[in-house]
Parts: sequence; structure tokens; C-alpha cells
Amino acid sequence: MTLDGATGPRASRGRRTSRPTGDDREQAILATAVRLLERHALSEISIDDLARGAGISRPTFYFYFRSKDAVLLTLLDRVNEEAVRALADPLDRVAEDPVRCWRECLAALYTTFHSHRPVLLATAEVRHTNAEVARWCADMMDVWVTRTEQAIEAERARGAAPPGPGSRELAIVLNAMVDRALYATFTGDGPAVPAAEVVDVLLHAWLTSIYQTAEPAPA
Amino acid sequence: MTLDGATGPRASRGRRTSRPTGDDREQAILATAVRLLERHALSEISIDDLARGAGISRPTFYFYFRSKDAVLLTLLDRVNEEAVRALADPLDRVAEDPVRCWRECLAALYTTFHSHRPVLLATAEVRHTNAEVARWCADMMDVWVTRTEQAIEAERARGAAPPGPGSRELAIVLNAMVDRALYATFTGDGPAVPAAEVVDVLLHAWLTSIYQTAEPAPA
DNA sequence: TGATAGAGTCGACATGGTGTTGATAGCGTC
DNA sequence: GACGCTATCAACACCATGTCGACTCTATCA
Repeated sequence: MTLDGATGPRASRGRRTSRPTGDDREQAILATAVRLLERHALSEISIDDLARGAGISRPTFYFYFRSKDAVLLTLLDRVNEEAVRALADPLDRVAEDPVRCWRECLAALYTTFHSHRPVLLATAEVRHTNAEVARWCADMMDVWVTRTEQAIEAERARGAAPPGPGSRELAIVLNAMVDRALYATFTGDGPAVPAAEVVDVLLHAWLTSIYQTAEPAPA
Repeated sequence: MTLDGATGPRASRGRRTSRPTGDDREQAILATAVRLLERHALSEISIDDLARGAGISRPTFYFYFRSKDAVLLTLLDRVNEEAVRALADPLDRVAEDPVRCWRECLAALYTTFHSHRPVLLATAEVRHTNAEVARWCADMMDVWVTRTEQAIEAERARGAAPPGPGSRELAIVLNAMVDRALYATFTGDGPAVPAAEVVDVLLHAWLTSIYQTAEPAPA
């Protein structure tokens, strides 16, 4: 007997318990979502589309996921895991070689965003409407802001960066910049920096804001 | 006979022609929209809510506006006119006193955003779903980016700012930063800079990115 | 071996929103 | 006093979401 009150194979966003069958159906739904998102906005995709794509009927979809957005949330978890892995290392080594490490951070975000473009675009689509997705984005952003803040503090502590605005506040606006600029780059929504240059330009703004020169002193 | 193919009092987003009656109904719809947006997200407001609020039935609403988003677009035009007025002057005088003028620009954007918060939040909500709103945002952003770009070029030409990344690309990421950071400030969606500080922090990032020092040389 | 339980499935329905149609009411004017 | 235009709405067609209840299949165990 499952104790978490689940009616579906699991509480949908709850964590894995052993489940013999049905797992492939869940994967089929996720795969269908990714495939459809390559070509269509989330709002253009109906639950019926997802169900049919996975070879099931609409009511059966609800056996696996609570809603369309719950599917997105599951996909988002995957993306996050990948991003966390990619950024952990360069963020820890900022002091060794600031320019290289900050560039690696921004490049890692670029790469993650790029390779999961459909999922992140869908996220942008609903983050202002769906409280749960908004919460998720906020939590993820908070992680990056805090890591950035700590790195800025460390750079100031060792004298590599001069004092300036609060490190947290600075970290927030810099992350906001990356967030929006990458989104625009992959979307063509409004003027966007060409993909080939966007990391360079972001890095410039990032470094000068923190170090107040274009080239911080070497370690 | 109206020549623009309108069925309603005007082509809704088309431009003013003389219209004796019904204008107050249109204003009532707009006023209702603003009032409801103070308390609810756009997605929570139905066309029926707007119609009832204006004292008419739902089909009659369609006589005045093509859709819910068309109402938003009309409100947005008002905001834009105000923003254009507020920013024109400081942008023209950047060379006289860069720090003061850039701050005035950012402060003007802050003020505009703040005083039209409900409308701009609703815009963020649908800009990823509604092509017309997306287009509108893109156009507006393009205006600010171009003005910023020209100002950066001018500063470089007179030797006040050193060379750096392409002025257009820099203008884009700086505007992206303002866009997203102000949104977060007024929304509490994710970590946000306190309202009292946000202009200062944005100004810091803005100045250092352009002048590559915290304090550009006086004119 | 056949009763039982639970996972998995879906037809049919209820709900709630959007947008359209067609009929009508009021009013100025020629 | 009839024509044309603005303005209005009841009724309808449509579509997406989410729920209910009945059904099937399979594995287990007395």
C-alpha cells in the first residue's frame, strides 16, 4: 500500500517507488511533450495531443499526470539537474581564474538553455500564470543568485573586486540579465544578441559590473 | 462609410475617427480592465467580467474589442506614450552629465513601470502566448535599444566611453536586464532587489558596462 | 482454480470559457 | 416614414479541461 495518497502510479511529483508497469507510458507522455514542444507552443498543445501521442486516452493521461503543467515540471527537473552539474565546478574555482570561470558559467547556462530550448521556452510561457512553475523558477533562480553572491563576496574579500552595490543585489540583476537575454536569443522575441556573441557580451557586462574594469587583476 | 473594414466603432487598434456615442462604453471597458487587473491576473479575468464591469453583455464587448488581449494592447499604448515622453529628454542629454542622465532614464522607467504595474504585469503574462503582444513588446524594446545604442555610440565618439562590445549588443543586454529586474521587483516572482535600491544597482551595472569604471569622466 | 485486489483504461458527462449569428431597438436625417 | 447606421443581446456552436464510474487485465494466494 502506498502511503503518500497517490491515486496515480506515484504522486506525480512525488519521488520514485517501485512500479512494475505503466512507467513506459509515463515516459511516452514526456517524450511526446518534448517532441510537440519542438514545433508548437505549450498553449497550442492540448492534453488530448499528449495522450494520443503516447497512445492513450485523455482520462488515462490524468492517471499519470495531474495536468499539462505537471508534465512540464517533470521535464524541468531534468534540466535543472543538468544545469546544477554543469555550473558547480566553475563557480567553485572563480578565484583561480575569474575571467575563464565566469565565462564557463555563462557558457554552461547558454549550452543548457540551448539544448533544452523547447522546455525552457514553454516554462517562460507559463511562469507568469502557473503558481507552481513560478515557484519552481524562483527557487532555481535563488540558487544561482546565492552562488553568484557568494562568489562576488569571495572576490571582494580577497581584494580582486572593489566594493560596490550589495553583492546579493548585484547578483540578482546580473542573473536577471542572463535570464532575459538568453531567452531573447533563442526566441527571436524582440531584439536579440546573435547566439555567437551573446556569451561575450554578457561576460563583459558581468565582469565590469563586478570588477569595475574590463580586465580584473589576475589571481 | 468607414473604409478600414471596421465592424466595431473603430478597427479597435486602428486610429481615431470621429465617433459620437459608445466611446464611454469603450472607456468603461478599459477602466474595468485596469480595476480588475489591480487584484487579478489577466488569465483569471474573463471577457464576461469585463463586459459586466462595463455594464454590457459579452457579445457587446466584441463590438468594442476584438478580444481580451486587444484591451490590453490599448492600455499598453497609453503606457508607451507616457514612457516615450519621460525618456526622450534625458536620453538626449547624456553627454552633458552621463551619471545624472542615465539615472534619470532608469528612474523614469521605474516610475512608469510602477505606476502602470497592473498593465505591465498582464503584458508579461501574455507576451509569450499572444503574437500581437509579443510584437508590440518587441517593437517597444527595439525603440529603447536603438536609443540606448545611439547614446553609447555618442559617448564613445566623444571619448567618454572606451571601446567595448558592439554598442547594439550591449544596449540589448542592458535593456534585457532592466526589463527582467524591474519585473521581478514589482512582482516578487523570484529573488528581487528591493524597490528602493533597484535603480541604484541597475545604474551601477549600466555605467560600468558602458564606461568600464564606476565613475565616468565628467563632460 | 477461482476469488480478490489493485493497476490501468476509457466512454460519457459536467463545466466554463471563447467567439459568432441573427434578430432587434433606438436614433438622426433626408 | 423609411432608410441606414450604431448599439445591443439571447441563443448557439465549439473546444478544452477535469471527473466519475464502470470495465479489463494480471498477479497473488487461499
